[in-house]
Amino acid sequence: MSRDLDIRVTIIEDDETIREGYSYLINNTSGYKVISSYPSFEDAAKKIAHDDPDVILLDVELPGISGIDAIPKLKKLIPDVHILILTVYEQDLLIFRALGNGAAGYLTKNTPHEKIIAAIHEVMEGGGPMSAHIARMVIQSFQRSDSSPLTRRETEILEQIATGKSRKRIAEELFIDLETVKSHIKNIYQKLNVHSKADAIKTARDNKFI
Amino acid sequence: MSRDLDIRVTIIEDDETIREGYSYLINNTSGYKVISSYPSFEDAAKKIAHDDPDVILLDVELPGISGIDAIPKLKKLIPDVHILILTVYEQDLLIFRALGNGAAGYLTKNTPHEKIIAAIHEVMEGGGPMSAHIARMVIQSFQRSDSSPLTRRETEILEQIATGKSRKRIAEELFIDLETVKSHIKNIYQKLNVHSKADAIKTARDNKFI
DNA sequence: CTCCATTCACCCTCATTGGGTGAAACCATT
DNA sequence: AATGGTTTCACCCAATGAGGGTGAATGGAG
Repeated sequence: MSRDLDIRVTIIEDDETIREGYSYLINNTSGYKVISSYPSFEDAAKKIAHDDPDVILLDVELPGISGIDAIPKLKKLIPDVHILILTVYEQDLLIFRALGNGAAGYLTKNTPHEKIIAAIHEVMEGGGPMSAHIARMVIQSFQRSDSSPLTRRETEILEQIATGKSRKRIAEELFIDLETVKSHIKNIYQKLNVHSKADAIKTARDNKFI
Repeated sequence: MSRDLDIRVTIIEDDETIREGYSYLINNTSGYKVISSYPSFEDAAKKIAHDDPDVILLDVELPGISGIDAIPKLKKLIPDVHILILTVYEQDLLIFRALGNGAAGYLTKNTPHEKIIAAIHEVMEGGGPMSAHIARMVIQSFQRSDSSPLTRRETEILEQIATGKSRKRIAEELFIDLETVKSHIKNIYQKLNVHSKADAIKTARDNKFI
């Protein structure tokens, strides 16, 4: 099989044992080739554009610049590269920052070897591989609380407020009087125990009422 | 193997052929059992609470109440049920509405049979099974545009505005003068070609600048 | 050394916000 | 038929905020 058609992989991971483990795995899978590996972003930065990988396996806990912060820099160096996060961490914040920064997938390190290969393949095909638990967290981030103290109308109005619209504009768009909107807002503030737009939006978002 | 330990599956799907195809597949897999199937939510509504399934395979294009709108109603009838959407549609809006309404996973109908079984298993284990392409769309929904006309500071300030904070409060929290915030906002409005908070937030969100 | 980003200043007018209090109309459920 | 919650609207008040015009100094990256 021609080496030229292999999927080109670069690994950025500070643990040498893990790095070599993945390299061994990938190089022994036909169709995949590790073209370079680095222990930090700083080490990778100089040469990785020349390596021109298709996929980067990226650790989040790196010495120096973190993997998360490295994502946009790597994308700038190699715009079309697919970045797969490979980490032990399953914290919401880390996951969402990684995905927000441009990662195409997020795997935990207990992922079986065959799934890592499958993920590299999947990412090349336009997929978004995630470990099962990560995927559930991502899905849950779209879901609302099922125990909001707000009524349907109150929720609707708070959503509109969260888009920055004035009460007057909300009234017009919902075909109700400005006084009615004010009345709903007073009730919303009371239920959420806040005294301002900003606090109402924050409380509602934190609790997934909107 | 005891039937009592089987994963109990209900199918809601209007196409009888597909319904029977899935039933056959699932019933012939040990550990899984189809306990009921219905052609619409209305038909399911009366009996499904008594069926008490672990997982519901749900079509989105149903006669009467759509699958999407059926999700919260089904969750209300059987709070702990896991709902797996099974559909031909891959439109963003449908996907995000389904997940927002409480679906635990989203598969397209070209999903191979063994993956459907795997998804049912995964959802029971707290995972969030998605077809590859769906997963990528979900991940992309977290990502920002890489070609925003806004500077870092402008983006930061527009984000703060989108939380409902006043200019004064933003100034205080960023340790800058109110005049500076106003100045940034003027520039933001000019760049986005808008004349209000609400329009700035909408434009920025639509274009993924924030 | 020149952009661009970031910062601040002073001018102006009109709109918006938060809060108090009360009440009619409509709904669904008992 | 009566109750309770939701949604609707009314009128009061003081204080704050928003949007726009114009100009300008500082500071860092290319």
